[in-house]
Amino acid sequence: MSSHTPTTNSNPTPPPTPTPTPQATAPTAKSYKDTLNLPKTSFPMKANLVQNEPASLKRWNGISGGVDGAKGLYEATRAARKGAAAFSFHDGPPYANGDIHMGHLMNKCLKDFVVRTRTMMGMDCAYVPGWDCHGLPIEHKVMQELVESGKAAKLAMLTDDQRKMAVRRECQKYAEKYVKLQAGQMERLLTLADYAHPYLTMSSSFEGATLEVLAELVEQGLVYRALKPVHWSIANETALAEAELEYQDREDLSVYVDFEALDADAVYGAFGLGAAVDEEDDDEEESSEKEDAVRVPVKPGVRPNVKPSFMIWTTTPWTLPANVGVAVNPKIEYALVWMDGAVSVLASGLVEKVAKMAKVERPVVLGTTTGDKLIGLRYRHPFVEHPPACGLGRKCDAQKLWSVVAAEYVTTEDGTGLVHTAPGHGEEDYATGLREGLPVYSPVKDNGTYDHSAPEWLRGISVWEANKRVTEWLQRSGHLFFDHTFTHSYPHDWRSKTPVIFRCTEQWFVSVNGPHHTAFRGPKSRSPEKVNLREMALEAVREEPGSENRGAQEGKVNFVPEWGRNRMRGMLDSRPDWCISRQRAWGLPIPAFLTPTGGVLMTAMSVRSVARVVREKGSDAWFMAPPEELLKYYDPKSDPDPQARHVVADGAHAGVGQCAFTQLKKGNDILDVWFESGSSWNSCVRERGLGYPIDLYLEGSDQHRGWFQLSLLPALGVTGRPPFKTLLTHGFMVDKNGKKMSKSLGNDIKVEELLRDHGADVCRWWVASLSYENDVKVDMEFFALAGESYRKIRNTLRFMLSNLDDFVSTCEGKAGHCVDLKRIAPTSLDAWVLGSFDALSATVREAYARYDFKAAQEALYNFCNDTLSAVYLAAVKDRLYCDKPDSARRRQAQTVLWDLTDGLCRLLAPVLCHTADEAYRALCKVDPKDAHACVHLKTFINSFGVTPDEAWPLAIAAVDKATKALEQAKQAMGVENPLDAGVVLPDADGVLARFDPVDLADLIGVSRVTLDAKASAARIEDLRGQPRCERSWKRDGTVRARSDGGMLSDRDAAAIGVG
RNA sequence: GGGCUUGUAGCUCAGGUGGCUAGAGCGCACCCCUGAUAAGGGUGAGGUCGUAGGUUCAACUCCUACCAGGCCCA
Repeated sequence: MSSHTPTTNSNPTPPPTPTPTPQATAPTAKSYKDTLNLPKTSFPMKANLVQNEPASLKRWNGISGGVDGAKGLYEATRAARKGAAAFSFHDGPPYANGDIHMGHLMNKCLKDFVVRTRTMMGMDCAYVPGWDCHGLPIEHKVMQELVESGKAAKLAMLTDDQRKMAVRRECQKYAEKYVKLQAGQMERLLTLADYAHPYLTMSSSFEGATLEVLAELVEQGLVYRALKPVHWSIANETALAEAELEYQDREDLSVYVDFEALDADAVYGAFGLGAAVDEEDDDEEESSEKEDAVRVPVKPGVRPNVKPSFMIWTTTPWTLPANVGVAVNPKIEYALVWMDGAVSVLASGLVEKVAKMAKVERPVVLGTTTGDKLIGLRYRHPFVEHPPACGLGRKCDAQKLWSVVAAEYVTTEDGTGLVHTAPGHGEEDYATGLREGLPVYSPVKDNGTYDHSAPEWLRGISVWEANKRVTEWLQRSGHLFFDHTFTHSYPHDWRSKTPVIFRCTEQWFVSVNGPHHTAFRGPKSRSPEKVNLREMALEAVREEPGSENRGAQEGKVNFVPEWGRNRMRGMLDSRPDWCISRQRAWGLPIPAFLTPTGGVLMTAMSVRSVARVVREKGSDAWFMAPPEELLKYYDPKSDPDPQARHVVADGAHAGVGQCAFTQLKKGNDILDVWFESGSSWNSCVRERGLGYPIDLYLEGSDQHRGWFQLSLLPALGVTGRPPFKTLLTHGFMVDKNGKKMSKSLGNDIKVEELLRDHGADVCRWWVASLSYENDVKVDMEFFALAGESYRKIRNTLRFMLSNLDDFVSTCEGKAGHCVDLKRIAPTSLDAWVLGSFDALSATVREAYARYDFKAAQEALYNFCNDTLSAVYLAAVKDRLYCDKPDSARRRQAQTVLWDLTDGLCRLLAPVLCHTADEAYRALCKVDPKDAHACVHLKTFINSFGVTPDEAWPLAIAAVDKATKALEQAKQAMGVENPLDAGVVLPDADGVLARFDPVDLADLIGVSRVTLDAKASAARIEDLRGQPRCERSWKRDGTVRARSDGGMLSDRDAAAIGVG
């Protein structure tokens, strides 16, 4: 505390004159503290967000002014923007299950930034929150609860429809509960949305509109029913979408199996062995042409007297009953190998590996050939004798059954280079089967056991058990070359955590590959060319060379970040047709009817008519009403679809091959939940007349395959245009070490805890600070850091407010203290800071516009921390405290302060929505009961229109240099308090002369500044020998004894009116 | 295994088309203020730019491989 004592160090230039030092006057010094305009405000330093945010929420909910008297901030802002340019933004529905987690926190905050920034830019931004309500996760949970409570047994007594209805009622209650819970949690994050009217995929209007999307797709010929291998959950007895799978390690039996060739000569011939001289295909005959081959060990180029086999490898022995072919790559080289007495065909490159694994001492390659030479060779199935059925509505080629076929995907990475092909049990196999005319055969039932078409010893056995049985059977019959267990990554049902199988079932599909049953005519607005959904989707996602400006291309999608485009293109390229059917109760039924003769009725018109019933009564109607009731709006006579010819409304008029509605049976399939959420552009957005296409979809990057893609496909099918103009993705939450977060790993962070410890504004401030396009590291301590940076902003606002206590703004025409901004001199500090604000506003608004919230946040923080707190406010403090309260200089500074606070609150409002409003209301000195003064009803201030002097950058640079010089002088001269110093600034070109030296001194924080045209660097003067104003503590050269006995500068004497 | 993606100071991030002593904020150290005070201000120290090769007069920036993460798929 000795800053004012005379220097105690060996200062080379001690103060020359022993004028009274502060210490000397201290005992009798008058205290002028009471005469100062010290800061005063009701805006507290401590935010107490946890208590105050809910109060803000309540206040906002009380705002009136919405259309038709609707209450709440959302309604009021919508009403205020009525007629303004619209920005349409659509919420991807979270699943109505559980508490919200960190992913939701980030996602919902980012979305809220979008809503609020666009609104404050003056746009009309409707935003309807949504929830995904149907689906397996809820049904699974409900079933578990029913089993646990013992109610499940009673359900078993009911009819199918009754049982499903009972389950559906429970599911609906469950979904409702979590919609309510999550909505409350999201509101607590202070997000602005139409929470009074959310969209729920289980509401009847949404369901009806979704069926109308289906009807359109049916009309386009894009919906078909087919036998197709799908991922099948045995535990839940349902087909699963890719999104419902997760991969886990699993131990399986890996087997190498010899398929005995039907025609030995043909095989040897293919390898150039013996076929030429051995025309008669009598394989009993001793090979006489090469005598020594019989007795001596085999050698290359010589045909042994052994039946050759095709060696296949599989990790799913249970699929062998469904084997119908062996695939080879025509380009790969294959070898005929003698191994311990047996002769097998396998890829040359794998001979050594396979032999080594099976511990074959000396494999002998008898000959080699390329894959194409093997095609058409036939083999004997090791245990199936009767050809399997071909499969739903197809014709098969009997000659191809159990033969070698070509497939490009065969590699020599592992196995044998010959691939066991079962079209009923694999995607690639299925494609090969279709192409080659092989049966699509799957002898496995819903419950994972073999049906009656399987060999007797497998019937009723589960496929997992069958792995062992089949292997043993092959062992006994001599077909097994080698087997071992190994661990691999295998798809599992994400709910039951049980392994899934690939199995052929009858399912409904949306075709992405093109016309199936009827030609795809394309959307009405487009050319009648045959295009498929995949091509349309790829086209929508394709980058237009040279088109830099985003959103310029009609029907083209922008990606933020840009690499999302590649990612999505890759996914579209490889995606199979979309299986849209599920065999569950909790969902929207696929309104297909079955005729007594095994036909199906599902036409565009029939679907639309069911949709109408669903709109009226909800999808429960499907389970409760008979077919004739569901079809009451359907008239088959006016339906052009050929299917319609097989039904009549009234049985009395049924003709040949026709059945009445009453004879129809309802189908048992429900829609994939992705179809519902994927139709939300229609079922929510178009349904409510909110515009199409939608400006922005914003979700995690997993939705490139999920919601984004599954919205794109139906929208293209129905409207011919992508539903969104821009896709914005954010990354995932990982822990502080970059590892993924999950409840099971125990490294997750609870949103509830965060809100309790830090409040929503701090969380939102944190989200705004993220580079969200990549993974986001989360840790509790990050929120503490965000809290500190939040407090910095808060204190800056507080300090500004505290200097406006005696200031009355001239707003709304009332008399006040405001100075006309136009009269502010360009060289004044005030002009400089107003100019800085304009630059800030431009930066922030531009960053908001491109969703770069981090850049906006950084700019806002730096403005508060640097421009305001460290520079402007520090400089202007003296005049605010010491000038006469209503002096022109002080009032001008206050005017600027008021405007800056106003402008800053608005720019901060989209992120710090509680704090900005709190500060704004303090600024306007609003009655606490008045809910209508609200920063969120305002728009951003683009510019104050004050142009600072162009030399300001030079002045600021000079100030920075002086500050550094001052720091050095502190060491050298012993001047510790900047007010004990003066600065001589170099001003060779006279530029600084246009500025007020007091402004410059205040910027540096010293008592006075003088200019020196001849100086080359800033020079520090030690002013400790000069008198110090007892009021302002400045040594500005005008300090002298005054009539009241105090030592005061001219300014301070005038301020308190002494002579 | 494949597609997309990330790895720059203790932490969070900037660093168009290769070229000056690689920047910012936080944190840290030291100092000032005590009339923004559970505040405010100043100065400063921190980096083999994931690793290893390669291209080049020159690479954080281009290429290849590898290591460690993430999302999606097999």
